Amino acid sequence: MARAASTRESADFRRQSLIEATAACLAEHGAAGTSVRTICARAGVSPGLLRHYFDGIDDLIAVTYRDVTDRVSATLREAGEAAGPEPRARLIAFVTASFRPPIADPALLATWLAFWSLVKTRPAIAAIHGETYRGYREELEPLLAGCGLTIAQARPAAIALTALVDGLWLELSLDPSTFTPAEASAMAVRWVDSLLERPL
Amino acid sequence: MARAASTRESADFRRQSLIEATAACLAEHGAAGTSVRTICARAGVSPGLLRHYFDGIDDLIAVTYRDVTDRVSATLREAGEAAGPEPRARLIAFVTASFRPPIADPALLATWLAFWSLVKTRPAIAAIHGETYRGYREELEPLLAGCGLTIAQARPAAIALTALVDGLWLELSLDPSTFTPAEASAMAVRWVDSLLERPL
DNA sequence: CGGCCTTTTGCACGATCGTATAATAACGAC
DNA sequence: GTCGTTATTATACGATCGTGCAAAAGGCCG
Repeated sequence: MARAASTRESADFRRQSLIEATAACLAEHGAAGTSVRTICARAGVSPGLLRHYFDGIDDLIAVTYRDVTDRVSATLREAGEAAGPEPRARLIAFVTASFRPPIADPALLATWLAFWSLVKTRPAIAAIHGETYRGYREELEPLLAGCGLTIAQARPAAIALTALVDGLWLELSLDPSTFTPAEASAMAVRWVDSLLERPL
Repeated sequence: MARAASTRESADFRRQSLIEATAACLAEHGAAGTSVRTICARAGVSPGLLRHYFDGIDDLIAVTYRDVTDRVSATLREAGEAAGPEPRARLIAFVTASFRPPIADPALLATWLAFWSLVKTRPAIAAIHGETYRGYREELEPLLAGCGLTIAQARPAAIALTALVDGLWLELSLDPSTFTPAEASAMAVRWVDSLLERPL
């Protein structure tokens, strides 16, 4: 029987292809429409190859979550660091980066939403989610403390700020027609100012 | 062959049973684990009965979304109306009701999250979502205007408030160990005060 | 070029999906 | 009681799910 032409690629290249295909499928079709076959079709490989590089589709999705998460965290952290030494400028830069490319991308937000929908039922996803949000708050709390808040004030402020950012992401993803990323960014800045001048 | 005993029930009773079973399945197993068979097993009926009362599982899920949505809206509206004539008290009551029973129920939040995950891929769910959020904002804007905001100020304020409430719901559902509904409520009140005294 | 190891393919398998449908049980009318 | 209507069950069907596996193909060393 005739076989499709195939080229051998490095393990890193194939793994990354499959990870990116998984993120794309999650964004386009949601968690329900993300199957071994759709992922592999998107990556341009046969369905059997997935198991050669990953333990299974659940493992691939978890690895993809970790990958997306790490990239988002790195982007936000770099935005904060690039803002110079002034504490409030660093905090604002960290927060507003959430609403600019490459974070405010519709596909990325849709992927993120698909992960949220898996947290409750997949323990592996829940574990990554827990780590991610702990890391996010641990990044945020020193920035808030640097602006004059005590440790006891910084923790709830970090939670409140995270909630608003997530809520804005959620609604930008579900219905982008209601408001723009720029407006979302302004709301988040407003929340930062409010939390700094009168802590919870 | 022996058949399981069955009793004839009224159409309303059966429909409501299936709707509640759907909400319960969505909460427990997520959208991916909610199938015709799991729903009907939960409702205590055979799988074939679903199609006798609904056009199919997609229709049943959409009807369930509408049902849950209507109950939440009614609960919040009643909380606002029960708070008396004073505008700010009504607004605060409306918002804080989101973090008290029966709204702050883990199962309800989990169901809600499952619906969110379906908005991007199911047009029927997206339509209901759009209506719901428009209705929610149209409920919120007069309350904000009653507290002294102009129409132009009330719209972004309603969006910003909705985003924080949704973000707090999201994180309460994904990881209830981080903060309590009472803390979430206090954050929302804080956001209301901030938006009223210095509008966006 | 020939041999070898690993990537890659293509398909088979059992399970589960949503739906269609024929058989059956339950209830009301008479 | 008997019949007729219909709610309900049980099962069948085709499609799709994730995975297992044998064979084919690609690349490299000799």
